[in-house]
Amino acid sequence: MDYKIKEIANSICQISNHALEEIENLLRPKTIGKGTVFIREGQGIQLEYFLLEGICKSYLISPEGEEVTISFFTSKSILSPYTTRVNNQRSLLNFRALTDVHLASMDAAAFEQLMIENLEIRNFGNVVLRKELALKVDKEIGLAALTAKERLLAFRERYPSLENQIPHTDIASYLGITNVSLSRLRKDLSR
Amino acid sequence: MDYKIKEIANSICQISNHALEEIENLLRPKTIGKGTVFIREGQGIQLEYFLLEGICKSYLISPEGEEVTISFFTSKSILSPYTTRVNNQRSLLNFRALTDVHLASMDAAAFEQLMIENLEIRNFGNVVLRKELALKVDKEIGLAALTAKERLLAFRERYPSLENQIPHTDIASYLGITNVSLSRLRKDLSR
DNA sequence: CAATCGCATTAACAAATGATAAAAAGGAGC
DNA sequence: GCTCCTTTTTATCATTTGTTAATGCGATTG
Repeated sequence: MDYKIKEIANSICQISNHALEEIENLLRPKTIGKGTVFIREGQGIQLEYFLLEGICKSYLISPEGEEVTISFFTSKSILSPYTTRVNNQRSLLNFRALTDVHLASMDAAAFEQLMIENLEIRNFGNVVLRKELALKVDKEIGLAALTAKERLLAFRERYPSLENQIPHTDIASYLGITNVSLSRLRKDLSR
Repeated sequence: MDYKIKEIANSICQISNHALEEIENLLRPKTIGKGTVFIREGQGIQLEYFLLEGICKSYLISPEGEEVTISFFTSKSILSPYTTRVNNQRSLLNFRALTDVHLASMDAAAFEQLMIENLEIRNFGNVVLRKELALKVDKEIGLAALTAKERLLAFRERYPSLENQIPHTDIASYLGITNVSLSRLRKDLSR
């Protein structure tokens, strides 16, 4: 199937071709247009996703009704499955395509069964989960202990070039500031 | 064994006495004095913990060398195992007892094996994990979208009475503000 | 009881961030 | 190229939060 799947999987951890094939057998490609919300909070879902091409964000609606960006996903990554499928298969988050997006989806229950049967795939799933948690802890400490300027610099390190590809409003809410403040910081850092 | 284990487990999800016994067979009680750090970042660990009595926090050291509180744990809860054991059994976080603490620990590998063998226990483990993630998402949106005052109010809802039992410095770093700001907010809210 | 230690509170000032509105800059479609 | 529409930047002012340092206060201890 798609060579990109192998690339994504190996960016997570080493995995044999055999195990990879088992995963690939479950995958179905899917294309989604820019701006589309393809997972909704509270929605019953039973799919896991590989992001082959494009950019997405996960987000929640704040008490004030604004979209708060939780994470960004760039080409060749995995759309954090456990965060997505928490609570009896109901998603905790919304996902929106920020560009045209090419996905490969698979049935979550079938993948879970694979994890039980196959030690290698179980390990793979666990590593995905652990990396996701590590990112969350990083973001948490960033929001709690760094200034907005430092958070912007950290964002640029982690997502080089994203700043020029997506609306700044989305980045600002990821950083926990307003888009006006983001604009100020950008100006400040450019001198 | 300890009736508290049953109480903790059932606060997570319904679980049969049989499955509970399998878990209890793995448990070993342990007492820890106030102030002790009993899990260290980067430390190799292979234990999961039930918190029977007392209060703990998980934390990280910020770039400036300060302790940043990530989570609080109060009596009768589970010390988020996956966050703890991420990265090949190395802990991502430090844990400190904020009062004298009574724990029950179990071997993580043995528990993982139980999860594979027993559907009920697997489900239990997954629910623990999902609840933990849901909390992280909640905290994330709080830090990104709420004011410090709103975060303090949310903290009070979630941890009633904790404000009078532990140092305010720990609470302030959990909220992402300084202890001076916390004191100001407390005064402001008391009028 | 006095001295001391650890926190919490206050105060005063500086810096960062938010809110609102207006201006400028880009992009999409015609 | 022009128009319309959205996004970004700028400007102004209000508010919040940080920093530093002093003060208060309770618990512990000698």
